[in-house]
Amino acid sequence: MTHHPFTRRIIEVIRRIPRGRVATYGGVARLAGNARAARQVTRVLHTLSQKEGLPWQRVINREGRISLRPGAGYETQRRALQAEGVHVDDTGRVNLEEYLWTPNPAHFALEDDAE
DNA sequence: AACCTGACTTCGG
DNA sequence: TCCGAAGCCAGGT
Repeated sequence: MTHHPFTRRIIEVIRRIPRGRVATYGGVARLAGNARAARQVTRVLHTLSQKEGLPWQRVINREGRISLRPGAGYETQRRALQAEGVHVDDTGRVNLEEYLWTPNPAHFALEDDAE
């Protein structure tokens, strides 16, 4: 499906988050080219996770916590993360110092429509 | 065809 | 450090 360029970049960044690691909404937005577009990441995850088969569980908020609320996806996301080795504590928090994915930004800046 | 919303962050005072 | 306002924009109503 033909998405706008920025939407496509967001999708690509999300697809590159390694298994067992996490990224923040803002971080994905920054790598996609616009640090202030965190809400667009939210939008993409909400509307395209299923269609694009995205590893949506790897995106959490800036505080290292799962944003989804209990009964509305929180449990599913927590299980999915733990299943790939990411420890999530009782309050839905992940230690970013340990699990945050930190790729070289320059790598993404050069690609417009990688795969 | 406006208007509202959202799994958020950053900015400026 | 804290808080409201701004930024972002495709989808659903």
